[in-house]
Amino acid sequence: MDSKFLKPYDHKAVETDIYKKWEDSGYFNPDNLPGERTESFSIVLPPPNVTGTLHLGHAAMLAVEDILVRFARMRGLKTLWVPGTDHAAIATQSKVEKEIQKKEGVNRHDLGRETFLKRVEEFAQASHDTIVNQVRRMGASVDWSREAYTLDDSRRRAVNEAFIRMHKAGLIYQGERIVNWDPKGQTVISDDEIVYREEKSKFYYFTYGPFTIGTARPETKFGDKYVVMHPDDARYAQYKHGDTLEVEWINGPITATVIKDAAANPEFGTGVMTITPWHSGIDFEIAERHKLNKEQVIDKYGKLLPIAGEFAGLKIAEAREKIVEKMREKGLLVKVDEDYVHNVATAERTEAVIEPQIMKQWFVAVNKEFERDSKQTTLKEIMRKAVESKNITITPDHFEKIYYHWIDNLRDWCISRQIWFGHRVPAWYKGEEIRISAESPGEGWEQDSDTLDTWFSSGLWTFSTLGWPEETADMRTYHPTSVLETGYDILFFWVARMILMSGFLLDTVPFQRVYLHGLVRDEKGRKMSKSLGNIIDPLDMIEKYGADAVRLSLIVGAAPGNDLKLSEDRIRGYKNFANKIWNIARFVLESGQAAGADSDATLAPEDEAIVEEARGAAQEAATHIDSFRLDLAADTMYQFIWHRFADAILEESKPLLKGPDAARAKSRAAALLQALEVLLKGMHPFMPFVTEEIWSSMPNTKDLLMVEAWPAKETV
RNA sequence: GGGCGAUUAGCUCAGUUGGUAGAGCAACUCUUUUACACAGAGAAGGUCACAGGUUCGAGUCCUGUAUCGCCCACCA
Repeated sequence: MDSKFLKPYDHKAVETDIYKKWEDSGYFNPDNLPGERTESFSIVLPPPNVTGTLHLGHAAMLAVEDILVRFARMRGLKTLWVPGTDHAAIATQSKVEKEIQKKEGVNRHDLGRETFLKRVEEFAQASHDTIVNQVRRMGASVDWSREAYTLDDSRRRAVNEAFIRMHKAGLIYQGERIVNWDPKGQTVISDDEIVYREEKSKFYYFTYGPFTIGTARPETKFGDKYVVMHPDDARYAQYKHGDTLEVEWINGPITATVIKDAAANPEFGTGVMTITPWHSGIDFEIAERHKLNKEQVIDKYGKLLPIAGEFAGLKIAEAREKIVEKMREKGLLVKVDEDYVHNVATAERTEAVIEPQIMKQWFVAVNKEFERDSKQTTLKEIMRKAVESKNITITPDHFEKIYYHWIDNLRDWCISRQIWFGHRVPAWYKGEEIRISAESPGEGWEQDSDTLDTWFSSGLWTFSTLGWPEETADMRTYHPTSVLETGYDILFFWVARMILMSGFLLDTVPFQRVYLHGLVRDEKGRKMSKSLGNIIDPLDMIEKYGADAVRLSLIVGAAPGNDLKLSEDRIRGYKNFANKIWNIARFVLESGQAAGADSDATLAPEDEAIVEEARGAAQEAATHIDSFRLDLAADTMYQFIWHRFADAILEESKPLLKGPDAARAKSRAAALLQALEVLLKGMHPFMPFVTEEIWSSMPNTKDLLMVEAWPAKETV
């Protein structure tokens, strides 16, 4: 027996070497896997953002996926796990810009597009290297030879091709529509990048001709020349749709037009409102329905335009009270409600208050009909049907309802951003002419300065990583992928977009199964965040307790879709378990040696029963993995190894092994060796390092444990 | 406002088609006996949030209530 077993298990001494052995073996690449493998199993790694380091959520994701991948590999499938990173356009750009601003006091415009982008890329590269190291430390068996980046050349081809095809089909269009403008980031953002913040502010009531109207934003009201009420509101029955009346307003008299629209809520305030189509989504829709004029009041820096008269040039915050004061002087202020609580839309990255604006942007039309298999359909319908038809199963299933709910409320997706870091929109301009093309159409053509929403490129991830638009062997073998595993928090951002992209471009689903894991929280159930100071760094935990322990602590007790409360105590518990397995191996190896037992010896029936029982545990674990209950699978193995195999079977075996009957002892010792082999295999996906390390000291092992066959029961 | 979850031992959670409640941590007692004290043996701990209902029987199914959490919408 190897003398290493005389000391407690030391993860630090083995983990790095083991990972190197795996990597050197080439088995992470399915092309090198031993044996005949026909059926394939593939996963793409949700690419971590190159904005810094990995957190425990990433660690949980890596643990789950590695379990699925190692299990599939051991079951003899052609198994591919593609790694990669995401350039995360706006997140990375704003992070770098903040850093430069803080350290050097300059912004991106001071540096210029080219220099600034270089700086972002340097940061992204450093971040990438950190991430890759962390992925290795977790033991993730990804195929590094296929590593991808959402902003590399290969992915750029895919992005351009996707854009061009969708544009050709009329599903990408340039339009003047109301969008979410971030005045601080100076870019448009999508609905999903908005965070609502509850705020208490003042709510003002003004006299508007014969009406009283309410608003929290007097600074937008200059151009309000439409007064809207519900068609069935009896109080205003005397006013007909289209009636005009002269009203005294902020900067003098204006002509107001009566509009009857069901969007006006009779219950709210006085039931009458004036509208500002340029700076409100709802108002924009009302204006569209009735073909009303729209006027811009606030510019993209948050300053009032000349329409505001004497207030022109003022910032929103300065203007508001001054306007109210003027209205008070004119006797048009009815009252002020001081405790108006409402939700304010802010930008996720910059925290600036969003100013809706009408702007020319690029959109993906989700409701537009197009022909597919000689039938009319829409992108929305494709997204819905992918799940309805069961071509995609979402686990846990209640997320399917949430998914449908989101799809039904989906509006056109604004994909252009006024930021620099990202894929340039493949549109070219020359005077009034516009062309869509990856390359410049020639002399005098200028490319659109906007970049694409980061989710446009990550939406292609399952197939852009496999070589699309080229018809590669990887595409044929590994797409659609088997499982997409990710946190439920990006179901809409990402999962839905992949279904859309794959559905349109390949006429297929991007994956057969979506497995959503929960969020990792601290022991009190709070989100981990810098401000709370409760962040647990996975690398620290790996240093202290080993990757195996960290992995198990993130798996056991985490039912699909449920948040996991993690404490260091739990991790320590699983480190103890790694040591337990270590000592089990020591005992079994020692006993085997003492009895002169061979692991492939023929066994007495009652000894064979022990091996069979171990196979039974592995089989039970397999059943749980098949139904994506990794928590139960890991627990099954844990319980069996510790409380059945160690506590009962080994204890019962002691007298036999030391007994007078040498043949009996030999058979039992051989059985324990065989059972241990089975248990190492069964535990390998969950705790790959310690099991592989022990495996290397087992008699009669030929190859790495990671490519051994999953133990099957002999009697069914 | 609309939707979705959760509520089981001190803590974190299992509990599969209804059949007298389980695990891991923590705490308690004993044990350093050659696999392991990163351990073993043992004991303790629960009106399964509450109220009804279905049933021979409910933690499990139905209805309602309460508390907590999340998602969507954003009412000028």
